[in-house]
Amino acid sequence: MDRHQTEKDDEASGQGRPTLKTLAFMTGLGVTTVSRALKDAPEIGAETRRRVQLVARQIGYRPNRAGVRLRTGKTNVISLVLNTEREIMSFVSDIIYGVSEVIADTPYHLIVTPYSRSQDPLDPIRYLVETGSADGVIISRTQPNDPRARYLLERGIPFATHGRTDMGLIHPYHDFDNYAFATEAVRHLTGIGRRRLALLAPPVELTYHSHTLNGFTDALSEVGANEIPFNTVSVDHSIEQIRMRTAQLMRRDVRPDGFVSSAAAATLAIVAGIEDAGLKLGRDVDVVSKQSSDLLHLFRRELLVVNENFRLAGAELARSVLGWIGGAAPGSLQSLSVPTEVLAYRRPD
Amino acid sequence: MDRHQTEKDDEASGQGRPTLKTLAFMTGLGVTTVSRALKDAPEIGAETRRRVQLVARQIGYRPNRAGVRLRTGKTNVISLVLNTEREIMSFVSDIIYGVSEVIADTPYHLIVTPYSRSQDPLDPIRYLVETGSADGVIISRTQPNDPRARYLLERGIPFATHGRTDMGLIHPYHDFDNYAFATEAVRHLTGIGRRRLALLAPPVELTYHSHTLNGFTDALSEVGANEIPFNTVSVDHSIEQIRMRTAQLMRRDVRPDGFVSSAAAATLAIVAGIEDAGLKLGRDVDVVSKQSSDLLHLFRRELLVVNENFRLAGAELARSVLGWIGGAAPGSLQSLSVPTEVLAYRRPD
DNA sequence: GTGACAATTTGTAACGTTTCAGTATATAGA
DNA sequence: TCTATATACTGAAACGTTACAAATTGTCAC
Repeated sequence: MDRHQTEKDDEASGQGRPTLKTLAFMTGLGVTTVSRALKDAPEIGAETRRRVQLVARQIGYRPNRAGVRLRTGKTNVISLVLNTEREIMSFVSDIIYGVSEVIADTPYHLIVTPYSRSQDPLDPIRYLVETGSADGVIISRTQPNDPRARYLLERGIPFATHGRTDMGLIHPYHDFDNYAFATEAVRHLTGIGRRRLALLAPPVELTYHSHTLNGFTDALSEVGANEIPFNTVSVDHSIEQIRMRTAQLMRRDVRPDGFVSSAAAATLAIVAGIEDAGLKLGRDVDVVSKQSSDLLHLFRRELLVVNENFRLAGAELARSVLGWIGGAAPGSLQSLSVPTEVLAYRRPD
Repeated sequence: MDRHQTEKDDEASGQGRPTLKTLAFMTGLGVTTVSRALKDAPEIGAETRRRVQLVARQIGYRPNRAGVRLRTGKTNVISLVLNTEREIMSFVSDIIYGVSEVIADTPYHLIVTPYSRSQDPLDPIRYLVETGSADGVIISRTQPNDPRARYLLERGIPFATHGRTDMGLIHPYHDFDNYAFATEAVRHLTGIGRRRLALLAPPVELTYHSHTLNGFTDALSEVGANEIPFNTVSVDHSIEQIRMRTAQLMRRDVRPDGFVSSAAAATLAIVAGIEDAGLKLGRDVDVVSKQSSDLLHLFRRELLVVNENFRLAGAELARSVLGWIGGAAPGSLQSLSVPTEVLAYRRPD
């Protein structure tokens, strides 16, 4: 009965990671006081607060994530949900870096939650929510009527979408202004004398399909040029498919003299198709393409490009999610990125 | 004294996520029994085991990660450590997908831990170890004498490296056989009559620099061809730099008639530089390049390519780390990926 | 019927954190 | 001097899990 209570608490100075108990032992305070002192709670004396924080910094105290998570439910995790087959390559790496940049000096970790073609896109979201694995979610490939956004809104889980929805519901998003991209592309092409334009659009199910298509057709009627239908393929199709369809199209009597392409990889295929048909880029046809890294001008100098910055998108999305978690109004966390002008090749200095 | 102990445990049937307590309540067993029944402990009766597992499946029980992690220290997390400035773009996305594929039906989550140019590469590793944030780590950009590998070995943290080290220490790795790549490339180039070859190598500090270089020079002396030094740039340099240096090189009296390039993006720059100097690919010079996605042949049909599969690398690395965590010998978790042969353009069917 | 033994099952404590409901001390008001 | 009130601090309980030590039950030999 003598040594009994004493022993168990004592060795708080042990060599393992410091915990609140360690700090309590070192400062001579109670665990509760230390906990509150570290988060600037009001009822802690100014000197005590400073003292605790000093010691904590000195010994490199870091709150145990599992402890916090178990007690509070807060995971300090943001999940990026990605389709393992269909995402644009540079999108994945750039968006991850953008997110990382923003969460770098926060306690947040980034987890990547993949889903494959065969799965319901709602599956990974359900998993995250049911297991409480993240405080916030970032989703891509957003649809006008997006079940994932609806689901997350219903459960009150903070999230942000890359691309907008169209359900009359308010949530954070970041989007590239694809309407503006398409109109600018059409204006540029007609400005250099092209009259019969084809659009390689995003997949129909995604919201930015109609944004792009509307910009394209609105600008066409504005300038009085013609659309050559090219909707048997989208940027989601394989390089080979796009190449083949392009070649078929270019062998017709009425063929486009201008293309607008929503993705860089697809543009490579379009150009290949054009050349398969024996035509020449810049002479017989011009192509305006979005790109996210600066490679298209190395590919063919005749290409016309508009840049989309995915790293920025990642940063904005992360900021939005953190903002929502922090209590900001979802409606105030929406942003739209304005396209650069259409850029022709410039010789390096 | 009558209702006192009773109340607190009772409402285990509540609507929140089911826990062991919920299962215990439903089966009429103790929490401990349920816990052990779920992990097939030997001292649980066969029928009890089945009953518990059935109920658990029915109500969709999932162990609380925070609870497990707090109690056992097991995080069920694999961390992929990436340099946010220098990684190859397709590497990031493919390796993530490769890892995801392998951990998909395990309880593991993948977290991405980034570090930037300015940081010591050891920083993120230290962070992971000190905070106990992961059960296993995957690192890239491996060096012959890699402080990260050494550090992790010292602490006994399971990890796998993309690329080998050369410290006389044993650890899991996955590597592409860059020696074989370089020798094959040289043999192919000399086979089509090229005699003066230049190598665009990986950065000197990485292990695969010397693998590549050795393969290159060994094959050169084997076939009796000459090296044109080109070591002012590496694949880590900017597109503009490589392009400029290539153009300079190609304007010299003694210029290469063949290139071996260790990365696809760099190859675009090499070709641009060749063309800047007024020379023609396939006629004046041939280029053999590694690529990780099938785009180089769209770029220039004259290019000769060797494929490196990063998705496979990700999968192998994940398998290695999980293997080590599962108790396998580190030395048994090493793999080398054999290059494809050198591939010329093939017209699509 | 008793004791020994194996086969099952169980309560308690602990991981590190935060919240709740306090206690102790000082300060002020009467 | 006493009660009220604010200030500063504190122990106990809980989140969900697993390890430990112990308890309960049944079986069998004697």
